[in-house]
Amino acid sequence: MPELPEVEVTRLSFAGRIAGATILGLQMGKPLRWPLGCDPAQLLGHTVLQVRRRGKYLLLDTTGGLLLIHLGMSGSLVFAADLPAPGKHDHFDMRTSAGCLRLHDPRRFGAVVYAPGEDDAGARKLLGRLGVEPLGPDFDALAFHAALQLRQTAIKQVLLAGEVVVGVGNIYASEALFMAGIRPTVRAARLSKPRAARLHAAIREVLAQAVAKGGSTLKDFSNAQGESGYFQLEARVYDRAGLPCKVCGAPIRSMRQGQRSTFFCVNCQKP
DNA sequence: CACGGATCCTGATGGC
DNA sequence: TGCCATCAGGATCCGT
Repeated sequence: MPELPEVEVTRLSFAGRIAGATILGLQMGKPLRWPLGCDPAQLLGHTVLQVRRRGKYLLLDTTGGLLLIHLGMSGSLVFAADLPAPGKHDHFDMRTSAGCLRLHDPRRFGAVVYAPGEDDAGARKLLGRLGVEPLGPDFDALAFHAALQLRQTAIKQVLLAGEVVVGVGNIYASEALFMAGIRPTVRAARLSKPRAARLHAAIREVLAQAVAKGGSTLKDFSNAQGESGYFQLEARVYDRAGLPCKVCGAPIRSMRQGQRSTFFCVNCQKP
């Protein structure tokens, strides 16, 4: 999926334009990860108030309730005045007075879920266990270290789980661990305070940089204006197996952790 | 209950 | 219009 930066860039690319718009039509395509959870007709006539983000979820606040949008692995949003008829991978279309919002998601791991409000059980089920926002004021190095002390799993898998800190996906997890000089296999609980602090800083840096650059290391990412990622953020380790480390020259290694690829430098990242 | 693995789905890629 | 195996940005659910 789009990781936090891609979701945030998507949000920024249409939040201002859709705010204040009236919902005129809502159409679902093939089933997504979860059902919408309401009759689409019940949202008609309501107004979109704002678009927020929590982790990798986008939250559309409307006068008729909340729409939670997740892009899964392959999802992207488009928001435009006019859109062609939905294609085979367009599974959510919302027509508004300001334009049409469309979710394109070939793999359909994404979702659009309705909830009356953020405190509703349905919303809490999706958002309730999420960790702290890495770019927000609550992401604190000492608290981060303390939370890691409770986890016996490899640090990379703790990052991906999103229960300590949200938004770090498979690419940025490898990148942040490289920047912090930490081997992805280290048990989270074994990280010292200084190392946890370095990782804390690396996560903020890599995510903030990606947002600032408008997007992405992702090959096929595009924001809701249809602009594609700029490839400005060159990965230091992700997808570079066998290539020389940009710092020390040693070949980057790859391994599997929890069915996901991990990339690291055996020289620069200490166990 | 914490952890590891299987699982959802489609498309791209590379080996044969 | 070749076929098959493998892999891909996520995260939930289930068994141990």
